[in-house]
Amino acid sequence: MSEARPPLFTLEAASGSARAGALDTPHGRVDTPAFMPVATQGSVKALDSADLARIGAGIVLANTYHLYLRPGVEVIGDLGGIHGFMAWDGPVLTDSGGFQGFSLEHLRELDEEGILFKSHLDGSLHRFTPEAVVEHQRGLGADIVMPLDVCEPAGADRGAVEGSVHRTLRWARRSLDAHGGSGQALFGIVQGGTFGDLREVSAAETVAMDFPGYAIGGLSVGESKAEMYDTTGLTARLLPDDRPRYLMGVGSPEDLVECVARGIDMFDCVLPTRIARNGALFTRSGRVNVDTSPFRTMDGPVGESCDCYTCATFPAGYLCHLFRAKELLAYRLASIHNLRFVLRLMEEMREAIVEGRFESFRRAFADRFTPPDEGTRRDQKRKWLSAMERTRARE
RNA sequence: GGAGGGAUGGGAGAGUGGUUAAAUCCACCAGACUGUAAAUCUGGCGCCCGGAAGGGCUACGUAGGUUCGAAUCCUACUCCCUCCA
Repeated sequence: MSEARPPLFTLEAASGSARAGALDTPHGRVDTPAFMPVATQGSVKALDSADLARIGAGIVLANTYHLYLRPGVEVIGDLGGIHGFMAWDGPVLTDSGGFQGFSLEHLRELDEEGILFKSHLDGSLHRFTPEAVVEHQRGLGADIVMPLDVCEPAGADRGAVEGSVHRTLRWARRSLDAHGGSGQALFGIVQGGTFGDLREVSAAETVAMDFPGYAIGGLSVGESKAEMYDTTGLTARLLPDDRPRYLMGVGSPEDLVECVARGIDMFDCVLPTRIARNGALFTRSGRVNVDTSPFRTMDGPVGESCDCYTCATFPAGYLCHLFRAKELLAYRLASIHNLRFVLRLMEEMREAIVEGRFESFRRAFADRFTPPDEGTRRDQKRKWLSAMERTRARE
C-alpha cells in the first residue's frame, strides 16, 4: 500500500462477488456494504442527525455545489465544518458537484478548465474547477471527498462518452495534485456509460492513480436496469479488491441487492427519501403508495416485520391521513421508514455475506420483492391477456 | 307586502344561442420518482359498451316553450339571498 495513512478499507468477507468490509474514517468505522442517506444541503430532508443515528445510518452524503452556493463554504467552516454544522458526528462524504453538471445541464457551460454554473438560486456565475472543488471540500471537512467528474446521460453517443471519460481522467489527475496530503480520502470516479471498453479504459487509468477508493459514476441516468447491472458488474471486476467500490446514485432495494451481488460496497441515493416524501413506502413485497385508499382504515404497520420507529408506533391509517392532510409529520415518518428499510437491508446483506449465504439471501429477496416497473408491466400484461381472452370468447 | 339578485357536475366557481360531457381550483382514484432545482410531477374523475380508436345514453333547480340547435332566450312554478316596509 503506497499511502502513509492507515488503509481506509478493510475487506472482511466475501460470498460470491458480494463483499463485506469496513471503512475507517476520522469520524468512525462504517460497515459495508453501506448505504449513505443523502443530505444534499446538510440535511436529510425531514430528518435530523438524531433520527439518522436511531435508524442506523453509518455515513451520510452532502453536496459541495449546494453547500458552496448556500450558506457558503466559509460559513460552514466557521461553524465547525460539515460535522459541527449539521451536528452529525459520524462520517460524511461530499459529492463534488459533478452530478449537477448533469442534472443542471441547462444552467452550466462545460469546458476543459471545469464547469461554469449559473446558480439555480440567483443566476450568479460560479466556476467549478477540479482544484476549486478539492479546496471547497477541504473547507467543508468531509471524511471522503469526490473529484469533479463529467457525467453523460444515457443515450449519449460514444464520442461524447469517450470525451467524458478522458476529461474525467484529466480532472482526476488535477484533483489528486490539488488534494496533496489532506487527511480526507479522495476517491477516483470511473465513467464510460454503458460502453464496456470505455469502462475498461476509465477503470485502468483511474486505478493507476492509486485512489483509496473508487466510484462508478454515470449510471442510473436513464439506461435500462439490465445495462446498469451489466456495467456495474463489469466495472467492479476492474477495480482492486482492497479498495471500496462506490456505485453513485443507486439505491432502490432491488438495485442494492443486485449491485452488492456484483461487488459494490457503497451506495448513495435520494430515491428512498424522495419517494417517502411522495407517499411511497418500501415493504418486503415491494413498494406501496400509502396515501391510497386501501390504507385509509388500515390498522397495524405499513411494512410487515419492520423494526422502524414509524412502524412500531403508528398504524398505516395514520400515515395515510398525514399524507392526505399534508401534515409535515408525514414526511418525517415516511423517511424514517424507508431509510430504515434500506439500512436494514444492508445489514441483512452484510450478515448473509459474512455467513457465506448471500446467494440464497438474494434469491429469497427477489422472490418476495416486486419492483414497481416489473409490477406495472405485469399488470399491463394481465390486462392485455384478459382482453384477448374476452375477444377470443366472443369469436 | 314591495324591489332586486341567484339556483351549473362531490365542494367552490367559470361559462350568457352552436366549436360544452361543460374552464379552473379543491376533493377523490391511480401512477411515477435512482451521486435532490422535487413536501414534486403525470394521468383519470356523469352512466354504459370497448384493450384502444370510437360509439350510445343522460345532464346545468322543476315543467313547458322559442330555435335547425338551449346551461345560455321566453313563460310558469319551487327554493335561496339582499334591501325597503
